[in-house]
Amino acid sequence: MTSTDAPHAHGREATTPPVRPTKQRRAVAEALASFGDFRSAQEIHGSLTERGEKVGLATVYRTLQLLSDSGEVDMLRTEEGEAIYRRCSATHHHHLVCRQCGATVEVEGPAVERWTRAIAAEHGYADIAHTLELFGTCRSCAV
Amino acid sequence: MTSTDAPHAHGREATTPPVRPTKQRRAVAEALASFGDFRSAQEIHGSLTERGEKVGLATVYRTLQLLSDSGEVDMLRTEEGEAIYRRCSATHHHHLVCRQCGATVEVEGPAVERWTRAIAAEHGYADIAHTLELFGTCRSCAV
DNA sequence: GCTCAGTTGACAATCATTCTCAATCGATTG
DNA sequence: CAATCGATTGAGAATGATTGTCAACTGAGC
Ligand SMILES: [Zn+2]
Ligand SMILES: [Zn+2]
Ligand SMILES: [Zn+2]
Ligand SMILES: [Zn+2]
Repeated sequence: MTSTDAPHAHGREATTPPVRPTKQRRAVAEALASFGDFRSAQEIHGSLTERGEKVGLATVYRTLQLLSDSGEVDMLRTEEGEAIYRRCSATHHHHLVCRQCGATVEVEGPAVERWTRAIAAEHGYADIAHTLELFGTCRSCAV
Repeated sequence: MTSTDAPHAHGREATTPPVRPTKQRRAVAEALASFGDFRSAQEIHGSLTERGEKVGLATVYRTLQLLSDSGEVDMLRTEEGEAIYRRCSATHHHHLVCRQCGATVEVEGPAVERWTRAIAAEHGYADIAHTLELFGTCRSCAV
């Protein structure tokens, strides 16, 4: 979704805290891998709890933050503003999401990416990022 | 919400609450008209309070909800998930927003709209809606 | 003026998300 | 294996936006 993130990470690179692969982090990552659609932090935490994986809610949030920052998962917001996460492919893409069942399709639009850059240039905006999501009703959820 | 709805839509009944133009609603609308960029409900409420307009925070939220539902104002969410509002033109458009100063440009992309419909059809999704926002750094905010 | 549904506002209640910080973990060295 | 020490965790408190509650208020129509 958001592309072309700020490339200039202002100074202070000396502090690069090692990210340890802990049991909890693995649990969250595996949970994400087991879903095909976007889930909220609360849902993921609930799912883990059900399976007997005891992971604190705060840890789930922290891990999702990490994964999201590193680009391993995509994060977007529901109409209500709640953050939801999904394990996605590495290439830049957008989403077509069923608002009934959540079924998600990754879509690409080279033309849209081009359009984005053109618009930005035309108005003199630099360091552009964009969000683009499609919501609809999938075939199996149609009346 | 949808309760005891008459099966036969004889005229209009349950869903036509008269919207009275009150002092408070006018105040919120005027505040929105005076801004050129997106503002949060809290900011708008603060702005009104400063000017001496005594409007309750809940009323600001309710009015923004009304205006947003009626399409008179656009609502989108910040990266942090906070809802922000802006008085926009009536035609369908998207936004190019400076992440520093909030300067907003309305942009149109017929090609993008076409692409949206094509993608939706291709995957059998109906009743499509889409969100598309561009964030960047405007010329005057550039280093 | 009188009525009554729409409206308001002070305040409580939700709810997602973040913060705090003592206890625990785990890679590493000896 | 044991000691070390910063990274990590989790229970609970705290935050902050948004919504719900409900008695008091407003105003258009009679
Ligand atoms: Zn994705
Ligand atoms: Zn569906
Ligand atoms: Zn707009
Ligand atoms: Zn700017």
